[in-house]
Amino acid sequence: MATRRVTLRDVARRAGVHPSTASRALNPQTREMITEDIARRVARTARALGYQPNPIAYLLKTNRSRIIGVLIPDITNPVFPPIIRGIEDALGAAGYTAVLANTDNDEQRERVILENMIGRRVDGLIMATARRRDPLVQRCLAEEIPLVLINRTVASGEVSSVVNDDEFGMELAVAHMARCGHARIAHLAGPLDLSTGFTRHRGFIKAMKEVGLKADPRLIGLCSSFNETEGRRVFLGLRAGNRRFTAVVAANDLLAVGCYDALHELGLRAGREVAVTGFNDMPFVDKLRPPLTTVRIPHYQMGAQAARMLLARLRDPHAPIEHVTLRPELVVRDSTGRAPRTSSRSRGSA
Amino acid sequence: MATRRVTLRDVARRAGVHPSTASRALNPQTREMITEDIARRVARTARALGYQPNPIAYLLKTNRSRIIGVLIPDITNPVFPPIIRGIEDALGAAGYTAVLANTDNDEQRERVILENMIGRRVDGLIMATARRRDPLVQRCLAEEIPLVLINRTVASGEVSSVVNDDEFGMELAVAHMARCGHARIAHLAGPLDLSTGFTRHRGFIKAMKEVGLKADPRLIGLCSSFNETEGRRVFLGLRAGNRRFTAVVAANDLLAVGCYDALHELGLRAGREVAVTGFNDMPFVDKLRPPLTTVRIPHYQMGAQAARMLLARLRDPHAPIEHVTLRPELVVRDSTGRAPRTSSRSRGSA
DNA sequence: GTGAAAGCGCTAACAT
DNA sequence: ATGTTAGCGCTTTCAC
Repeated sequence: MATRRVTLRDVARRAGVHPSTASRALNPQTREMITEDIARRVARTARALGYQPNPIAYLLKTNRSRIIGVLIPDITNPVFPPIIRGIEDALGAAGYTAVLANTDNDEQRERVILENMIGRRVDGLIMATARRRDPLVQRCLAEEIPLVLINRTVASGEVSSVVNDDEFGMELAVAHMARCGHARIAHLAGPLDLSTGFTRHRGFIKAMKEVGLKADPRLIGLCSSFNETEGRRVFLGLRAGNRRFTAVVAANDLLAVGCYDALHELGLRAGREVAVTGFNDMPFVDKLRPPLTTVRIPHYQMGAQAARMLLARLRDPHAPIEHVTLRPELVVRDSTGRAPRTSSRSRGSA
Repeated sequence: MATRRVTLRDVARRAGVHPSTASRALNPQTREMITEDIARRVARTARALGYQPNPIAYLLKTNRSRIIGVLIPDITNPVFPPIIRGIEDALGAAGYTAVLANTDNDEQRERVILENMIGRRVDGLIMATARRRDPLVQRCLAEEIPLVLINRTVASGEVSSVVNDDEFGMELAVAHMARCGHARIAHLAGPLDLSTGFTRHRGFIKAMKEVGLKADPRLIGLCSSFNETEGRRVFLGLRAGNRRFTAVVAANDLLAVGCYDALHELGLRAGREVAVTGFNDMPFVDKLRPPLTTVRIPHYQMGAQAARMLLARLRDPHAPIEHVTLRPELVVRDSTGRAPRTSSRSRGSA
């Protein structure tokens, strides 16, 4: 460093007090203990010298880093930026800093990053990476690290979480398809080891029953990950089978974009020959042609809520486990056809 | 914590050596000093006890955190994920960790985050947030913190950087427009206080001259930030003026998307009534209708290169300042019309 | 080659 | 109300 950084001792010496007095004077928690006069003098010289407390020393001493680790499965997926923003805002308001890490959906990488964060003594973690059965969640529990899951949760429910109401979201999507006159509705399911994929799949089946349709297992395609190439591949596979369908409910927007790709290759168009819905309402899906009908999740609020829950747990380590479910809404655009026509059941066949 | 973490002392005691011996035995740098026999014994007991060195103590002692701060102006912009990926990969290979922070294009926020990172003793910084004149860059220089700028650079050139060859990229875009028969070409310029906006603007004018056209100042619209709403607003403004144009070269993809929005409102279509090019080739622009012709920047390589340069500087603080320029390529899609009429150049370099 | 001792910058008993 | 002292877990002189 250019100039050796000014330390608490420097301030104390300059102010003519003992370092611990200076420490107490500068710490809002302990300022009461100190004569107002001295406290002010210390504060002034600290400012004059440009004193910046060394968080490392603080951390080594107190074991509190004021850092929250945030594990993101795929930073390339546009749903995460708003979530992150929500987390950062809520955390920042409480004097905490979010440290982001991208696990790339790779369990090995995830493990390395987690250990790294534990090593760096994060005060807590927000994980958007959870699988339904997740050893890393166990690891955090074992270390007694405050943890909140976001977007995805674990099957056991033994840790706090804030997720979307995926079943309800599916009901919205399926009900809309039915309202548009579709009876043969396919589903592009996400990975079933993720709560999102799992719950949306279950929600799809349940919702079909509710609108009086039966979910044909041969019209359910299982995607091994939530991305466009999988969406395209599985859509094409469904299409190649014998079963006809006029609508497809995708478990997320990226899968729906994959459907667009496939349709384009086939010379077809979403919202004309085949109705398509996504899930998430991520940025840019309103810019596609046709704009995508999808289920909007309040991502920002999700992030903020998770952060607040974590902060609560930081204050009280024995705070009860909470499961918060956020209510999504349907955003109707053009990928499900212009106007719901009740009469004509199967529109287009090809 | 559940079980008190095992410390170096524990290992030393268990192995029957002094803590400093254990330290030396475990540190690859100093292992030579130690009898191979003892070194092995220490290593074995360390493993047996599940010893994990405490990076905080290491940091407090050595002032080396093995952390690199990465400042991103807007994590919502899809160009950054690939850059981040490149940075993380190159850094990870060298045992460093990237810590990301989103500044939201807000100078105040940027300053807070920078001070925070300096406080946490990052070993170096990669900034994607630089303005052409940037006090925060000065701040890093003053602290002698190793720094590499990425994507954007500073006018003075006093710090290492890796950026795209924006002038060349503009030549590609303009030359393509000219080849397609356009003569009245508009430009949506980005903020001129950013090197990207500035250089692309200059590149546009230069490129126009090179193809024998004159850049009409009234066909240059200045956007105050790189996002869709600005693109839409400024496009509409240009359109409202008297001057006609048949093509618009946008300074980045988000601005081009704004043009799409505007065209849509006017009942027009990119690639038919008005040719549009973007800049960046960010994810999803190939999914727009029509797919966007744009200038592809090797974002991943950009990130990796910046990380490597920073690592080099970490090894040798007196490494010279380097300016690396990456060569972009034109990706022709449908937003510039189906077929260039003048010549039979092949389309689609993707 | 290994042990002893100091110290990174801070906070928190404990003493006065 | 303030000063004294010890120590967080590690590395690194300096002795031997």
